[in-house]
Amino acid sequence: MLHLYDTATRKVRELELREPGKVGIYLCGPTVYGPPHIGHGRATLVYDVLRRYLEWTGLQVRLVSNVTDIDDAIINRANTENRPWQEITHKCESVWFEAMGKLGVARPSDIPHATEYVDQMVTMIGQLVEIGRAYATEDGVYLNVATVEDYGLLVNQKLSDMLEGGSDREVYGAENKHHPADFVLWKMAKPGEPSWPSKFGDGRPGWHSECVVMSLDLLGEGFDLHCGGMDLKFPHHENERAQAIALGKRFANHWMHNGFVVDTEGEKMSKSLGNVDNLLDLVENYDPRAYRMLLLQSHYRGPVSVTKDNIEAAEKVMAGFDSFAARTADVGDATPDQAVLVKFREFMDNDLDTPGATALLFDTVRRANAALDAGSKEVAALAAAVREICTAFGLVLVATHDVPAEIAAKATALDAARAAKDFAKADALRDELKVAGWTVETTSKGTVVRR
RNA sequence: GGCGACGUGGCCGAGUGGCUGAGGCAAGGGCCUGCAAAGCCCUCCACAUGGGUUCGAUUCCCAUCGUCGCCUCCA
Repeated sequence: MLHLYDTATRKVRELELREPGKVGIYLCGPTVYGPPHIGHGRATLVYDVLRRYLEWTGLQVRLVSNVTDIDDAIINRANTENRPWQEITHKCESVWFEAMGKLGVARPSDIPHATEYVDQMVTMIGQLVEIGRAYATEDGVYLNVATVEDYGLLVNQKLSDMLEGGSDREVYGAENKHHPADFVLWKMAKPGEPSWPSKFGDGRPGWHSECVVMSLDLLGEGFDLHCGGMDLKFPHHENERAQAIALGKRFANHWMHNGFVVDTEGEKMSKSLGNVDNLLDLVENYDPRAYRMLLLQSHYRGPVSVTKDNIEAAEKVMAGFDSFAARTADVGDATPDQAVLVKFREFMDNDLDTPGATALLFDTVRRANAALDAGSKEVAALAAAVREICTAFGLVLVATHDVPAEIAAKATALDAARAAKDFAKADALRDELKVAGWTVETTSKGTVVRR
C-alpha cells in the first residue's frame, strides 16, 4: 500500500483508507482569474500521476478538485478591464481545462464551484458563529483561531511565532479582528461588488471556507487525502482545517503538498524558457508529455527547475519512448514481467518515488530493446510491463504518426531507391524528409518516418 | 524574528554510514547500417566549506558560506 509523506505528522506513513478499495482525494484547484502557469501544471500533473497510479493498483479513486470562481483577484480584474466577472471566470476555466487536457491530466471526478456552494458556506459560518467560534465585525465574519487548539499544525508554527514575523501582505479587516491571526470567513460587500445574501449581511465567502464545505460535502468527514501546492499549507489548508476542527468535524486524514517550480538563475521561469510565459505556451511549443516526464524524474516534494534545456531533454526521452513503442508495436500481448511491476510498486509506494520508478522504466525499455535486437521472446513481457508503467504514469506513447501522403510517398521511394542500390537518390530523399522535420528510421519492414 | 527546504559529475536529477558514485540529456568510442537513423555495448568516477562522531561519511552532528520557500487568500 502507498506510503506518503504526511504534512500534519511530518512523517512518511501509510495512506490509510477510510473505506477499503476506495480513495477520496481533495485537490485545491485554480482561482480562475488568469492563465495557468507552469507551477499549476506541476501540481495537477503530480496529482494526476498519483490518481492514475492508485487507479492502476485497482483502487476506486474519487478526485474532487474545485474551481474558485469568486475572489478578490477576479473582482479586481473585472473592474480593471471593465468586464463582467463571470466572463472572466468562464473564460479562464475553459482555458484551464484546455491546458490540462493537453497535458494529459484527467478531469477530476467532481469539479465543484465556489459560487455553487455559497448557501452551504453561509450555513456553516452561521454554525461557527452560533457555537462562539466565529464572530462578526462591520466588515466581515471571522474565525476565532485561538479556540482551535492545534492551530498551526500544518505549518508547524506557533501562533505567536507566526505573528512575530509576518509578511508585508495586506490583511483583510486587520483593524476589527479580535486576534491578528483570525481570518475572514465572510466579506461584506462593498458597493458594486458581486454579493450573496446572508444573515450577516450581503457579501461573499472568504477563500478558506469553500474548500471545507465542498470537501466535506462531496467526500465526507475524515476523507482520505487533501493535497495541493506547498504554498497552500498556510494559510489556506491550515484555515480550512481550523474551520472543520472548530465545528468538531474530522477533516482530512492525510495531507500532501507538492514542491515548486523554481528557476535556478533567479530569473522568472518565463525568461529562462524564452518563448514560454505560461502553461499554454509550454504545451504549444513543446511536447506536453515532456513536462510530465520531467516531473516524473524528480521527486514531487522537491523543487524542480523547468528550463528550455530540461524540457528539450525530456522531449528526447519521449522520442525514444515513441520509437520503442513503434518497434514493439507488433510483438503481441503477454503477461507483463512481474518482477518489473513488483519493483515499480515498491518505488511508487515509497512516497511516490517516481525518479526511481522512471529509472526502472528506462531500464526496462533498454532490456526490451536488447531482447528485441537479440530476437528473444522476453521482449513481449518487458514491453507489456513498459505499457503498464506508462498507464500508471499517464504517459501515452505514440507508435505511429499520421503521415501526409507526399511524405509517405517519399518514404516508399526511398525504399525503392535503396532496393535498387541507388544510394545517391536514397540519401537525397532522406535529406528531404529530415528537412521537413521527420525522423527517418530504417526497419526490417522498410522506412518508417516519425515526427 | 519563526518554520522549512536545498547546495551531487558538462547539464538535469536520485540515493545510501563501507561495491549503485541511480537514471536521463549531452559528449567520445564501438557494434549494427551502403551511409545514416533507431537500437545495443563501453567511457566520461561527483557529492558547498571547516570541524566533530565513527574502524570508516557524500550519507549522522555542529558551525560557516550560499540559494530558496512560507509566515493571512500565491500550485
